[in-house]
Amino acid sequence: MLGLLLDQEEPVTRPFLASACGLSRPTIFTAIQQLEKRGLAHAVGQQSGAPGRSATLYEVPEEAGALAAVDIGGSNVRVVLTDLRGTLVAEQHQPTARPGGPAIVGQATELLRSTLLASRLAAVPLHTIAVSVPGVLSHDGRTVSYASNIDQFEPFDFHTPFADAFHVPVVLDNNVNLAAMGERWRGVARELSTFAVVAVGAGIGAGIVHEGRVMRGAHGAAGEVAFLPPFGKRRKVDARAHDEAGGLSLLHDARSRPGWAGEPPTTVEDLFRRAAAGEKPAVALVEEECARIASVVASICAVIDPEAVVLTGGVGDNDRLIARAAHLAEAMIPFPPSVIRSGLGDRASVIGAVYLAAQSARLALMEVTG
Amino acid sequence: MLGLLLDQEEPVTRPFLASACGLSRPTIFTAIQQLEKRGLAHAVGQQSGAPGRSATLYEVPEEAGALAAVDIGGSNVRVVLTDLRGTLVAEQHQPTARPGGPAIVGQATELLRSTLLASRLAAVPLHTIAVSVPGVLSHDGRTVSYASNIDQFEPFDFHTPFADAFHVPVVLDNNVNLAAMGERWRGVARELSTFAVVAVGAGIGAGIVHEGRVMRGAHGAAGEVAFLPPFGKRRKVDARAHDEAGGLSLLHDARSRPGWAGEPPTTVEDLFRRAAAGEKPAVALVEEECARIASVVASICAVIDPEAVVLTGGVGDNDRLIARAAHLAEAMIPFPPSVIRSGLGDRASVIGAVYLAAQSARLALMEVTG
DNA sequence: TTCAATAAGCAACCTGCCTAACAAATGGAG
DNA sequence: CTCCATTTGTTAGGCAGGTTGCTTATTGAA
Repeated sequence: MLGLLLDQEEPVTRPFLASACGLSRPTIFTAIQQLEKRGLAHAVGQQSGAPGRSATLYEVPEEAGALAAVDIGGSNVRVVLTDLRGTLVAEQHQPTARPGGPAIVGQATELLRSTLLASRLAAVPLHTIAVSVPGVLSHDGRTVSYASNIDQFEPFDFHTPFADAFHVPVVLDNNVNLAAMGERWRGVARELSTFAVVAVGAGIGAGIVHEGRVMRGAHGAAGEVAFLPPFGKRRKVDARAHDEAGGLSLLHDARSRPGWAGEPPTTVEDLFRRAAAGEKPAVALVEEECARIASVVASICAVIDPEAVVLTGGVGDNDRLIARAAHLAEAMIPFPPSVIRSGLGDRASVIGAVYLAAQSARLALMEVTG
Repeated sequence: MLGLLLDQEEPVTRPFLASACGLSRPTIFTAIQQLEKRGLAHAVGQQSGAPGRSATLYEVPEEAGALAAVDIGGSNVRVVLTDLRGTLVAEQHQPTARPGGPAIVGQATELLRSTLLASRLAAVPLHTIAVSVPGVLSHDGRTVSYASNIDQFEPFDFHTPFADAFHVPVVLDNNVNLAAMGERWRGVARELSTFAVVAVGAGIGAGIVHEGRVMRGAHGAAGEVAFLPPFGKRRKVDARAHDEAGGLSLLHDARSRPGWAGEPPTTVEDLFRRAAAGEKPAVALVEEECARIASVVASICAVIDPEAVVLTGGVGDNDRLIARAAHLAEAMIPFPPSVIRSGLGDRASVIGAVYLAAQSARLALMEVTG
């Protein structure tokens, strides 16, 4: 019941809740009483218009609690604050500090603290912090390995610093997984239960959702599509593991090719611009990248047959690339996969972290209330 | 509670059931009363040995009901009869009749009827028939498409004939999916929650289980690994769709190669025998097949990172091939996938069908009892 | 033979939900 | 403006499914 109330963007009436969760009005009556007593529900007006007595509207008050989401990405650290329902209250981001985990976590806790203090949630109890991390999570959900794109090459505990700084429950997940959950919650995957988010940025990785649940895999390596056979030989999960189909190797390849009009491109934006302008090496390079991405998409489709594949990331966000990769993938798979562009862009992971925080806080609240 | 009782291979006591399902003894007491009244439980003795009063042992009596499982495969039609707990009572198989769905379904219903009549379950109510079918199931779970390896090229309703012949609930599923569930229930995947079964027979296909649930995919095409990019160009899902890495194309390739000592092999067994004997073209062909299978395994690992990949089927069952493919796959993926041989062999699909029948019957019984 | 330990069966009670009934608002028909 | 159909808010009582606590019946071992 509380769960349903937390899901509502607008205030709702008791009769609505009754029919929505299949309970009788008296049951909802007492449930709302309990929630009001705990400060988790709040009458905010009357609904009129229809014949009959007008119903009281209820919502979860902002003072009931705050949620924090932190995304530690390769290029930006993002913080989002919301109320318990996940409604955005404040958002901040900064370029990621270097090098390594300790510096970045310091930056992130600072940014979170300042955002919190400057917001109207400063005095409200913070229920949960969800952190989106760039690497593979250990089994206890605290330590992150292979976070090479923030220059953290050893396993690093991202949990303790946040827990120590704020003394609230902290939950972590991988940022591709969270991007997938973000797209499902507030993005283009809203109606989907089985889909993949393929992020092509510095490297390439996928977050896979099956029947609403993130696939993690036996080694936490589900979605590590950088290891698909078409990309060739054995590789260790190391600093350069993800690069073959990612932006870094794309630019590296660019430098080693002849025929540029002037300097080779140094950013993917530049590369795409020059490809659009028809510059030969750029066109060829982009076409090869499209083929690689199409191959990843086709492989995912052949194995799990998702309802859609969402492309995102610094490279994957490009509309022409998406269209071309989708076209090439269609030629490989008899049932045409639906390839779509991210709806949340580089905010997908924070939004997913908000969702994770909301889920986690909800579970904690459920232990007390219905 | 009933579910738990059905899962037990040996008779169990009420205190055991109480602690196993987290209920109090009085609750179990009344539940067992209900079940006894309906003929679904049965005292079969006393448990002694420990100090204290000896507990009564209960089990589901054989007369409570029968389950039937039918596997319609490319080479054999198999029938298994069990009691409600899934304990095997009778098993029969025959080479598959040709051509096409109607003939085979006639054969299967006949075989089921004769097996039933000859068994000691003849007078017991049949609760459910589960049918393992060689093709893609339609959304309503009745019609099967792409059943090319039984020479049924049009969609064909496998449900109605069984329902009409026996007047009991009939449930269908794809035979690779059921092989996966069979391996999980009674085979080598007993401890696993996320794994893939790769069947290499005439063609190649995979059944994928994620957290205990079969992945089906948006088009029912999850596990259609014949479409993985390394196998090349676009192909329609048609009569020859699955062949490139399967036994049929293997033998086809054999005929088109030079260097055989005498006739080229006409069966995969012969091919493997001659490869083991060191005959050059056979060795080369088997090595190529191992590489293809390794590539499939590696692709599955890169996308879903299963706890294990189970190999089965006329080609996939070969121990040397499994060892070699596992070795090649390990060279492609940084976290070594566990590649194992099927524990149930060509019976996996029927066993999986028994499991499906048991699940389905259980659901129906649950509607009546706890 | 006695006793500690355990199972079996019974009674009373608790919780979460329901239905039934009634009181309180409300918009619209007259 | 009044009345009424309609819908919400609230209370009371009941039922189902579980609980705990007690008594009685068996059992193995001291």
